[in-house]
Amino acid sequence: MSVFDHAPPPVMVDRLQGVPFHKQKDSPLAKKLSTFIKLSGRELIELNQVYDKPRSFIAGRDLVRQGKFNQKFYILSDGWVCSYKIQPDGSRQIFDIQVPGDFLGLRNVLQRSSDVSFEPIVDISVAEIQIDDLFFAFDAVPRLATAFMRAMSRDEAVVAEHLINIGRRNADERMAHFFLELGARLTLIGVANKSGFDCPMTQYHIADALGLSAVHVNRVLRNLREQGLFTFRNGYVAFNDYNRLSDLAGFDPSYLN
Amino acid sequence: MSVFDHAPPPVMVDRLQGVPFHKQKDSPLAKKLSTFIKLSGRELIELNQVYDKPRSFIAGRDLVRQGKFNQKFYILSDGWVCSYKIQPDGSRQIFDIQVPGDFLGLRNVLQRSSDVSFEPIVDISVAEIQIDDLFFAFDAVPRLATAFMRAMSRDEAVVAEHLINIGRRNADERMAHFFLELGARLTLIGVANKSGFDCPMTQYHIADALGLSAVHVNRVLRNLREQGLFTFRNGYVAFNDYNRLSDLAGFDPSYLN
DNA sequence: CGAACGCTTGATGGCCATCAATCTCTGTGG
DNA sequence: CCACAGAGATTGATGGCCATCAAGCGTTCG
Repeated sequence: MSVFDHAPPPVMVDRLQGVPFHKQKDSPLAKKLSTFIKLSGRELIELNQVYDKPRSFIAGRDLVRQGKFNQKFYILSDGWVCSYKIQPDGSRQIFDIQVPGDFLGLRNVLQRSSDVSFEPIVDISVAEIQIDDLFFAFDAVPRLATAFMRAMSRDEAVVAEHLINIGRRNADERMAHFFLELGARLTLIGVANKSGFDCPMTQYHIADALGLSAVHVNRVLRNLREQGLFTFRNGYVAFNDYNRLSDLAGFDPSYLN
Repeated sequence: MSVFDHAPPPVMVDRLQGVPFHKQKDSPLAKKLSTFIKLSGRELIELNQVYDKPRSFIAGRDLVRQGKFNQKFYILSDGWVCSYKIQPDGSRQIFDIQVPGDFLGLRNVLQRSSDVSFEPIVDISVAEIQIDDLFFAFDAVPRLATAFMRAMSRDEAVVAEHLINIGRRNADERMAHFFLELGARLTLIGVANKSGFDCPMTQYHIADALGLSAVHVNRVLRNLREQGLFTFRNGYVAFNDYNRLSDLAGFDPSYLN
C-alpha cells in the first residue's frame, strides 16, 4: 500500500540527496546533534567514534525491552515507529511518533522504565548505541552533552504539544494539527513539503494517537477531505489547502526547533 | 484557604527534617540531582558553586519570559506552578504542574521557546540559575550532565503519562490519576502521604489540567467523594480509599523514578 | 479461496460542554 | 461596620460530539 512497505525505501535516498559528499559518512548520531549545534571537526570525529551498530526490525512486531536496566538505545535511520502505552481496559494511547533521525528508547536507559512499548509501523533500520559510549564522548567533549540536552528538550516539547492537541481541540482540529506537525518534522529531514508526504500509518494508528475511535477517524478524514483541506489515502497525505488547514489547527511550528 | 498561602510555609521545614545537618546547605540543584545519582563530595562542592539566586514571585501573575534567548531557568524551592499554553479560542491547557524541587523554564533556555506560560498557583520561591554556570559545572564534572539528563527524562515521562491520562481515560479516571500522581510526587519530597496532602489548586486549574470544564470537574469531585474514594475541599486532598482509587485510575507510579 | 486486515457508512446513546443561576467566602472601601 | 465586588464552588437543564455496535466493502496473502 505505502511506498514504505518496499525496499529500498525512498527516505535514505532523499536524505542523502543534496548533502555534501564529505558529510555522508557522518553517523546518525552526528547528524542528529548537528541539527542542534554546529559541530567542530574534532567534535564530529569524536562523535563518529561512538559505535552505532546497524540493526533492523520488522513492521508490527514490538521492540522488546531487554530487562529492566537497559544500556542501549537507538537512533531511527529509516522507517516509522510509534511509542505507546496500553491501558488496563485494553485501549491504547500513542504518545509519540518517531521518524528517521529520532531517538528511540532513550528514556529506557535514563530511568527505570515504565511499561512503554514501541511498534515499528513499517520495517525499520536503526543505529544501536551503548549509552556508556555516549557518556564517554561527553567526557571527552562536554559540549556534546548540551547538544544532546537540546535534542531531549525538543522531544519533550513535541510530547507537550501533543498533549495540548488532545486536551483542548476537537477531532477535526486534532487531525489537522497532527498531520501538520508530522509534515513539519518530515520537512526538516527532507521527506515532506507543503504539498504532502508519504505516510505509512493506518487509521487505527491515527485513532490511537489522537485518542479517538477508528470509526470517528474515518469520518473526520472524510469531512476534511470534502472541505478541500487535506486528503489521506493510499499511504499519502496531500495538503490541499495548507493555509486553511493551519488556521483550523492553530498550528505554530515554532516548538519544533 | 491553603497552608500554602501563608509564610512560613511548611514545605521547607518538612524537607529539612531528618536530613543530616551537614547537608542542609546543599543548593536546590544539588538536592535535585542527588535524587538521581549519588553525588560524591567533590561533585557536591562543584554543584554548590553554581550560583543560584533566590527570587520570589506572587500567585496568579505569570512569570514573564525575558526575550527569546533566555539564559536563566529556575528550580522551584517553595510553592506550586503550572505550565500551560493558551489556544487561539482562549481555552487553556495545563500540561505540567511544578512542585518544590522541580525545574522551571528549562526548555526555554535549551531551545527557541514556543509560547509556553507559567503561572504561580501560590506565592513561590525559586533558585535562579544561569545556564552557562551549569554548563561550566558539566565541563568540570561530566557525570553531572548525566544526572541532569535523568532529571529531564523524568520530566518527559510525567508529561507523557499526563497525555495518556487525557487521551484514554474518562473524567473520573483522569481525576483519580491526576491526584494520585501529584500525591506520589509530593510524597517523594516529604509533603504528602497515602492519607492526603495540601493542594492549593482551584477547580479551574484542575479543569485546565485535565481538559475538562470547571463545571464537570465539580461534578466529578462530588461523584468521587460520594463513592468514598477521595475528597478535595478547603485546599486539602484526602485519600479516603487509596487502593480503590488506584484501581480506578490504573495508577502505576513506576515512571516517577 | 477463505481469512485477515483495513476502510467505510449507518444508527443509537452516553459523556461531557455549555448556558444559567445561586451560594459562600474573602477582601475592600465608603 | 456594612455594602459590595469578585473569586470560587455548586447544581440544574439542554444539546452536541464522539464512542460504540453493527454490517458490508475491497485488497492482500498464505
